[in-house]
Amino acid sequence: MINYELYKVFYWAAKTGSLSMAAKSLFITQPSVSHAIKQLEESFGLTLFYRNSKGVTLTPEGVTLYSYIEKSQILISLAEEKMASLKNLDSGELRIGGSDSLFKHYILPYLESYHQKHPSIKLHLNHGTTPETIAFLKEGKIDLGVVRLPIVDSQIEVMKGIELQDCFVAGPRYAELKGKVLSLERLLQYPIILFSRNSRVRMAITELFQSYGYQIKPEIEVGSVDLLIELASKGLGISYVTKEFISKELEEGSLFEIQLDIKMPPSQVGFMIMRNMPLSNAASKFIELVK
Amino acid sequence: MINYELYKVFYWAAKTGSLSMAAKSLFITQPSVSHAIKQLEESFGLTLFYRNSKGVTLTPEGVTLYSYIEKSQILISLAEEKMASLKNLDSGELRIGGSDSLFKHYILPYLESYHQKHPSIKLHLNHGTTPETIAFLKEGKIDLGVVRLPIVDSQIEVMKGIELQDCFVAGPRYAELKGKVLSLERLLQYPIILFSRNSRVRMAITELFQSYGYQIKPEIEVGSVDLLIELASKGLGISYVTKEFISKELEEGSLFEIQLDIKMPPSQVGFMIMRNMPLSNAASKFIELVK
DNA sequence: CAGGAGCTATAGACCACGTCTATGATCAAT
DNA sequence: ATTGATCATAGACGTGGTCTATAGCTCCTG
Repeated sequence: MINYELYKVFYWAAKTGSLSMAAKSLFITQPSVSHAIKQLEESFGLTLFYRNSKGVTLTPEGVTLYSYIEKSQILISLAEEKMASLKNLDSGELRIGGSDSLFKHYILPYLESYHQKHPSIKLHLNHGTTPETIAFLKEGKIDLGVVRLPIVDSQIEVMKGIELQDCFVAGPRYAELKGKVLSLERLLQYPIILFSRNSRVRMAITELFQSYGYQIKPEIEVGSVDLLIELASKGLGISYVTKEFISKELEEGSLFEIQLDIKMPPSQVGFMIMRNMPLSNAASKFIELVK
Repeated sequence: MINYELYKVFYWAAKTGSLSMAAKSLFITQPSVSHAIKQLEESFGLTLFYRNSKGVTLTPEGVTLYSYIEKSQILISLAEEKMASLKNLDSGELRIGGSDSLFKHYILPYLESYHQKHPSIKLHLNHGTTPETIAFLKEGKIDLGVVRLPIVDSQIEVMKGIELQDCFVAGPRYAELKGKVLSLERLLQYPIILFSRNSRVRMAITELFQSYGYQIKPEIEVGSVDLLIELASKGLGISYVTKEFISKELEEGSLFEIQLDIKMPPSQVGFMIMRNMPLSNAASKFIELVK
């Protein structure tokens, strides 16, 4: 089997028309080039170059070989350039999975500064539920996921992010509740608006109420955090939302938090990556940024 | 600079999805493959494969690299196949320069058996005068030339072929000359048909006559040997032709040789190739055949 | 025409590096 | 648990690629 290094030497010898020039380009000596070409010629049993005192020119057989090798070498050069650009993030892509609300309220600022630093990296945000995001991660369709913890999966490695505090909020329509401390029983007398059934937040609040012996059944069920906020502020009920996501509404008074007589456990947000799988360069730089 | 051998290893590892399989394909051991891949990854600063207990799969960066390297390696394989076919004459071409009459009467039988042995070799016959043929040879447009000797050119190497005997012939119209021995003076009283002015044969006969103090001026001048024969047998004059080329006509009596009182010098035919220039495989095999 | 400046080829020495063997670590399947 | 895959690692070995030195050649030039 022919050593492919020889083709590199052949390429430069043919391209420059001189073994000496090829040697300089390749940072080796002229006898090495001479030797390499000889090896190629011997392994083919064909003469590839005419030698004269001015340099070398290709024989017809050499021309034929060159027509293939030139393309091959150019492809390799392109590959090396591409690898370099992937390395220094002049190209590549970053694929993140998770919920739209976490994208919007948690990682958006990181995405912005990441994009500013590496404008050529294509960003893919892959919206989905936590199980879907885990599945995408395992299938290699995303580099990392942003979800609510805990995640228990031996194949997945989790890095903790911020803590979020969920709470019940209402709009001016229920102003009478402002400042009061409600029991769960009392709360359940009001129309409740919850996020859709398959979300982690929904499951968590359902379990919490069950642990106190209550069952929480929403009047309204929606699939978007924005809608939760919108409906609560319009007075259609009491929404269960993440406090950090409604800081604007709390400030301008279009929503207020309803105090309960129990402590709402905080929920931890985290990043998921595959355990024992190398991260893409783009993804590991993003995680560095977040840390 | 990256050793291109590593791309060969990468190609097989990616193609087979297993370092062990790649090792088998490359007739090396698995640790060597492992080492090679590691080198590639380190020189790019990127991870190219996910490793697991079933084998390896490409990372996104690895997929990108593979998209280039695969094409590159396929081109090299094609090149190697092509070189092999050039070597064993399953492809290639043989370009011969010279005169049509030598093609037809001298090398045709060699060409036939050569073509039978190597049917895939494309044959190019490049008709031209001797100086043209020499020029083609120097320009690399033909591999070898078939011409009348002598050729004096330091760049050209000559191999002697057969000797030919030129002579004057006439058809039945001049039957009275059959068996007689003519002087040059007597011959010149008849209409002479000669080959065109720029041919070697023409120059030779002109010089010969001059050396005896005569000037030979043809009534008819043609550019084809066939026409020389045709016109002589139809009785339009006395043609100067190569005896070996008209054996059929001499036998069937449509032409007869005119005896002269001087000895016509034989003319030597030979092959020309460039000195100190390697022959193409196709050409050297042809010369072997002729010898 | 001698001398110089290119070029490539050859010879022989040397040592880096690619390959090997042996073994470890991990995982999956039996 | 055991077996049999996989890839990774360590360290030894030896080949082969690279080097220096030099020869041979052609072309150019004063």
